[in-house]
Parts: sequence; structure tokens; C-alpha cells
Amino acid sequence: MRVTIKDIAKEADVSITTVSRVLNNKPDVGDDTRAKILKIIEEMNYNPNSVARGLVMQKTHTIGLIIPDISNPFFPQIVRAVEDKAQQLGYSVILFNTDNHLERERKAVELFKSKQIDGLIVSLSLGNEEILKNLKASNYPVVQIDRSVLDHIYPLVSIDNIKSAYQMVEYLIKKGHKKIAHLSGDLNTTTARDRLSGYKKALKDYKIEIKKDYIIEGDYTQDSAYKATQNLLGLKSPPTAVFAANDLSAAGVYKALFEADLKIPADMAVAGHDDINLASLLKPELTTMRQPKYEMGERAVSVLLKMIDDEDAEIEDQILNTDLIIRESV
Amino acid sequence: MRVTIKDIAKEADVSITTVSRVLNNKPDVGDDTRAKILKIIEEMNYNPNSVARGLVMQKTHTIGLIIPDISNPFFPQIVRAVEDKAQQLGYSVILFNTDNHLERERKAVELFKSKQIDGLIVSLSLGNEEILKNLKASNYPVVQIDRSVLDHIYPLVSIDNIKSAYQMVEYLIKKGHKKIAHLSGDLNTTTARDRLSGYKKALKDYKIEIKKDYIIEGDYTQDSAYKATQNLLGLKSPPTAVFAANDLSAAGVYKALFEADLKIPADMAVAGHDDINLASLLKPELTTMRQPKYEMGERAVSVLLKMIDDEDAEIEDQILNTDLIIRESV
DNA sequence: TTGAAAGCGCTAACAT
DNA sequence: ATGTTAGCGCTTTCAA
Repeated sequence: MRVTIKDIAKEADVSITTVSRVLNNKPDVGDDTRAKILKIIEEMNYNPNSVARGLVMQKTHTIGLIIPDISNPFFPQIVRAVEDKAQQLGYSVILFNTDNHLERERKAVELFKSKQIDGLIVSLSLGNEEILKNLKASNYPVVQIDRSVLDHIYPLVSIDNIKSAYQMVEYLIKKGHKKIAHLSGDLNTTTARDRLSGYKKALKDYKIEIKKDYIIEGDYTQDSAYKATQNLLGLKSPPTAVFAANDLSAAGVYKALFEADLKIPADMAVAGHDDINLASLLKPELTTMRQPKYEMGERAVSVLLKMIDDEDAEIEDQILNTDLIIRESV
Repeated sequence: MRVTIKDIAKEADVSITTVSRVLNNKPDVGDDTRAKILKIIEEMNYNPNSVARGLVMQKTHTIGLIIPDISNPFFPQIVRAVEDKAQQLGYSVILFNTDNHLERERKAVELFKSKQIDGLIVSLSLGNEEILKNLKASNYPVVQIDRSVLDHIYPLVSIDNIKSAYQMVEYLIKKGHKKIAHLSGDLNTTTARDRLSGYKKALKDYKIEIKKDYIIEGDYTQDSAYKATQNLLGLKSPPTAVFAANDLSAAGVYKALFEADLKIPADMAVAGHDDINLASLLKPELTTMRQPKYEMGERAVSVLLKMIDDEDAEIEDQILNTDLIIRESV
């Protein structure tokens, strides 16, 4: 049996209240008593039970993190940042992967509520607005990260995807490209939609016709990009550049291009988005937009804890900047 | 205020005991009563408080996962597998990154004990044997994953690193190489030590001299491998092949080689280990040993839950097979 | 088939 | 400065 506060109290010949006091660094305990208790705690290797504590305090010092997939290289850095920051502030984080599956997202939230999690950081699919509304109704602290499913209900920590995509396409244009294709991400996400908008906007601003053939809907995976590129290559008039919605897709583009014996960027320029670790390891190195992933994770935790500590702290969205990272692929 | 079992009881005009019974699918509840309670639970959107439940049951249905760094590409798949399997079996997982820092490892264990975690999956540094001994003393369920710090105390889920390295070096030899260097991983880990042993063993078996100059201690990072390769290149008699302790290091080798205008594998063959996602994306594609990362994660959970469910289940180490993945770099 | 009561390990009024 | 008591939300004897 584990040693409890009772055991300490008995051993020290005081009440458990007194022990509780020294445990929580409260005043009103005699120096000698405190010392004695501390000593016994040490000796008996006592560890307070946070479940019991959580029950009475209505606080678990645990937060939930709901993401699509930790094995997608975009997320590990975010998760690392969240865990680092949380740990630093005395919180633990429970991870949950959903694969953008509505049902699993719902299950995750259910689970977290039952576990009395203090707050939630989520990256949900569009279509689950209702889930957030319910959470909001019970005044549950939540912050959205990367993508938003519902504006002005819960704060979002992300980037300006429209602007970011715009900047990349603009760069492509300035490099002399007029025939620019876009391989979109999963259009059930706001990020993919916004990047597509940014792409269109840039073309429009530079008076370049938006061709349907040049826009292929994908899902952020290497594989979908690989196939899409093959399609592109089959066109009567193939593009000279492709802007992939994320770096993983860009890798898929590379693969298709290599197989067709095409040179990057001579035969076709390719640009990515996110600047995951992989980007600088590809040959040629990938030109891409860098997202401040680590910082996003940190901010999300900061914002969440602010909401936890102050119920009605009104918190604004945190929109961070991206950077154009020029390498060799454009 | 959240709705509790009391509210349901009052609303249904029964005792909380009865509500608890239906919550836990116990028999001895009238069909009508059960139906009525179920309906009210639904209506009031009641969610049992698992903290309270955890306190009385002495079980939190939560496990801890201690790893060096989720942003090291070796780990996400393992974490994903652990989370998937745990979720599937009704458990949540709390993640903790330690960067192989002894102090943080200790802190993590402390935290998890206090949180009344049901079991632990750990990937610890050598030097923290004591921590596991203590855990064992309190009969805490633990499984080691990837690396072992203490044999025969807690089961290990991993691969045979000696054999795996041996196989790769043997392949290099059969490809005609005699001057083979090894860039080791962090020698505070058993994996790095074992891979080094396997390398030496293969050379010995094939009567190839083991040259000190050809063995450079690294730490599994791209950067250390980059520098090590530059050293290698400066030798009077540089190797014709290098076996990097992991794929990330291999990427570092690539970088140094490209900078020196050397061709892979013509000028220098390079082999990796692990087969992370990156390996097939490098140019030339990396020849490496594949670890069954996802399966390791799953097994770890299975073994752990077996230990949780049956205190004195004697469980053996799970040593999985690796596969030589021949691509273009050798 | 149902309920009353004790207790899981802790914190927090409220006494003294 | 210290102790008594109630109670957090639940499960589980034990009794009816």
C-alpha cells in the first residue's frame, strides 16, 4: 500500500490538516513541527496523491491536446512545444490523435471532459463546430491551434495562410513563372482553403488567368501529390511551377518529377509550405514558407493557461508570421 | 456546476447506488429503473467524473510515456502506436520529453507516481538504473522501449541492435567495401553501444582490421554526423563506406559529402539505421535497416497492460526483427 | 431490486 | 499554532 497523508500524520503525531499545510506551504505551522513533518515525508518517501487533490480542488493540472496525427511531421514540434511549456508551468498533457475523424474528435472531447482536464488545445476538422459550441456553453477553456473551425468563440493560434500562400505565389511569379499549379491540402481544413485563396488572389493581382486544370485538390499527403503531379504532367500545357500546399506534398511532387526525368527547378519549379525538417534535406533543397511551429505550441499553452486562470479573460487570436525560405527548388 | 451522480439520482428519484449500478452495467437493477436512469443521464448530458472514480478504484486508466524527444523523427510513429493501442484499450497516455536528461527523467517518474498513473512506458538513459529499481520495489508496472537500462527487472520491447548493425556492415562488406567507418550514436544508450558492437563483430568475422580512426562517437544528430564526416574526409586514407548509427546521422553524412562534391555511392557509400520516413525521400534514397516502430509501440502497450492486469505475470523481452532495406546509397 | 453508510486521499472552513 | 469536521464524486459492502 502506498503511503498517504494519514501515515505521515500518525508518524508525526499531528493531524492530517497540519501535514496538508506543510504540503502546500501554508503559514501557521510551527517551525519545529514543519521540520519534523518534512523529515518524515522525506524518510517515508511520501508522494501526495494528485487524484485525491484533484477531486477536492476541481483541478487536475492536466491539459488535453487533440491533433490529427503525431506522425505527420508537421506536428511533433508543436507537440514538443506544448509539452515543454506545459511542463514548465506545472501541467501535464494527454495526447489524442484523431486522423481528422469527426467521431474520434468527439470521443476525445468526451474523454477529456470525463477526465476533468483543465483545458484543451485542439486542431479539429471543419464540421465539428457543434462540439466547440457545447464546450463553450459549459465555459470550458479551449484554444484552437493551426486551424480554426469556429471563429470568435475560442481563440486561434495560427498563421495567416492566405497571406503566406500569396507571398509564395508572388515569389514564383517574380521568378518569371506564369503557369503555376497548386496542389491543395485537404479542403475540409481552413488552412487548405486559405492557402488556395492566397494562391488565387496572387494570380488575380498579377493578372494571370486561374486555370482549373492547374488546381488539384489533395489531402496534404505525399501520395496524393505524387499522383496529382502525374496528372499535371499529362496536360497539353503543363505548368512550369507548382506550389504544394505543404512540404510533404512537395516531396511527392519531387518523386513524380524525378521519375519523369525532369529537373528541379530547371524543368519545373516546386515550392512547399511549412518548412518541416525534411525541407532542407531534400535534393534540391526545398523553397518553402516557414511556420513558427514551436512558437505556436508555446503560445497555445500560454493562452490556454490564461483562460484557465481567469475565466473571462478576453483573448485575441494569435496570428504569427511566416517566412519565405529561399533554397534551391524554385 | 457540472452534473454529478447525485443530480441524476435525485432526478430519477433513486439512490446514487442505483445510478452507479447502471453506470457500471451491473445486474440487479429493474429494467424500468435502468431505462429511466439511462434516459435522464442522456437528457442531462451526464458524464461520470473519472477523477472521483479513480480515487476509489485506485485506477486512472492512464499510462505515462517517457521518451527523449518527440521531435526526433524516430519517435512519432512509436508514440502514435502507443496512443492508438492505448486508446483502443481504454487508456489515455501522458507524454513526457526528457532529452535524455537524468534529472528530467526522475522528475517525470515522480510526477507520474503522484498522478497515480497505472503504468509506464519508458525510454531512459543509462545511469538511471536506480529509478527503475525503486519503481520495481513498489511493484510499479513498467516496460522499457527501444533501449534497456536494466535487464531482467522490467521487460524490454526492442530489436537486436547488435545483429541489425552486423547485418548492415556485412552487406557493406559483401558490396566490396573494406574501409568502413562507423558514426556511432550517443554511447550513453544501449542501442548505440550495441550497434557499435555489431559493427566491430562483422569486421572481425570478415577479418577486417578495426581502425580507431574509422569510429567516431556521435550523438544520433545530423549535425554531429556532418562534422564527423568532415573528419573522415580529412584522413590520409578515408573510408569508402560509412555506416551511420541512425538515418538522421546519415542525412548529416549526405550533407558533408555533397559539400565536398562527392557522389553517393560512387565515391562513398552510406548506410543508415531505422528507416524513418526521411530515408526514402533523400537523394539518393538511403539504404538502411528498418525498425518496426509502430509494432514496437503496440507491443509495449500490450505488455504493459498485461502487467497491469496481472501483477505477477512474468513477461519476457520482445525482440523484434529488423529488415535490410536496399535502396540507392550503397 | 434497492438503499444507507463508509471510505478512497485530500483541502478548507471553522473551531480552539 | 493546531485539530475537528465536512465534503469533493464516486464504488462497494452490507442490510433490507
